[in-house]
Amino acid sequence: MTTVGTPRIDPTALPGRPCSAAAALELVGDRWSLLAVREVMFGNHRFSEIARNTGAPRDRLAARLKVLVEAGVLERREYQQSPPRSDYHLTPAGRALAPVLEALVRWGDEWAVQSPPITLLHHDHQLQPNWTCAECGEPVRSRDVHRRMNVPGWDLSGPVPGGAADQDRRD
Amino acid sequence: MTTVGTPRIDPTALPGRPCSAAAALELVGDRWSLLAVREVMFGNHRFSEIARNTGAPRDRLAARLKVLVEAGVLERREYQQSPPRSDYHLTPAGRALAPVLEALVRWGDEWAVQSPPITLLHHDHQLQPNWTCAECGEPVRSRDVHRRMNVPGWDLSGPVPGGAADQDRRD
DNA sequence: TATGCCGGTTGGAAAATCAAACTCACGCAT
DNA sequence: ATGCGTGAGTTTGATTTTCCAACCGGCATA
Repeated sequence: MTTVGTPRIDPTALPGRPCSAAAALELVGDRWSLLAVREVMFGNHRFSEIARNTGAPRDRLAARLKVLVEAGVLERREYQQSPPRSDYHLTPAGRALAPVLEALVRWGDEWAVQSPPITLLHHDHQLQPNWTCAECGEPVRSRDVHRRMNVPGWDLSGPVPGGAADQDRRD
Repeated sequence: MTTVGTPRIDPTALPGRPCSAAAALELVGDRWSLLAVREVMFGNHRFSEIARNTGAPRDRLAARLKVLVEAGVLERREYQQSPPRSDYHLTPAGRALAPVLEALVRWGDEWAVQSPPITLLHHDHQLQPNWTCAECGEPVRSRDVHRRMNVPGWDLSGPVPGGAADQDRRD
């Protein structure tokens, strides 16, 4: 059995700014994918459970699960052979989505709903996540965060006129 | 001038499990919204800049910006009156999306692209974010995180048979 | 034989998306 | 005054995606 690494996206092939967020959204940024991952994280591994608990149409869900498996986010396991039945489990890449979902939940709790439908518990108390910088130990405040673009032809304000990303337009 | 709070979604009205992540995705979970927010965070406030740097079709972008403004994520400002010209700025709710985008970037960096197109800097070193629990100070490991559903009729495995969320199906 | 469960697939209608062209109000140069 | 460029969208018509409901196939149970 060959272990297939997650296929990689070339972010410069995406429309707009080359950015890992755009690449990530290309894989999990549709209406149902993250909710499907959420269900698997909650321990609901079977197609019907995921369909019921996300509300996704079955055909869409089947299509997205296929993409997520190809993307290396989920693993499909046959749990019986006759009739053939599969369920879905998180890969390391899938487990790594936990912070994304958690950030989303926290934003939703604060800005999208009246009261949190789900409470996150750490050990036996309520989870109050804190971003710190492992390098310097300080809490991360957004005004201390800066960005640098590593792609020739782009800077933070967009494509640089005459730069590499602009080459197909010069003549 | 009345300050309009962000309108709230009733998560039990959404398809599937009532969950803040689903509510959040209802607002910012389409193909272009988070990328538009990213651009505004990067300091690109104008329609044309956002359109160019996200790659979004102009009509879609116009529609999404409208939704984001109504949702209280962005603020639209007239920066001149004649001809009328507006640009877009982050509200507190918009700024609060930073952790979501950051989590997405970090996931994309690790699992979706070969090499990070954008580097996040904290002060003058590379940002290495760490989740800790403000309550107990420990780093957050996913096996220490548990969830509790607060909505009657639901638990982690789905709608509870006979429970409140199931009432429209009993007869 | 009939019924239900499970993991999907199929068909057709409805909705969302797209790229490109267009609008409208201006400022500026010719 | 004529034309040109800018900026923030809107319109258009074709394409693509999504949705819902029904269906399928293999098996277990009654």
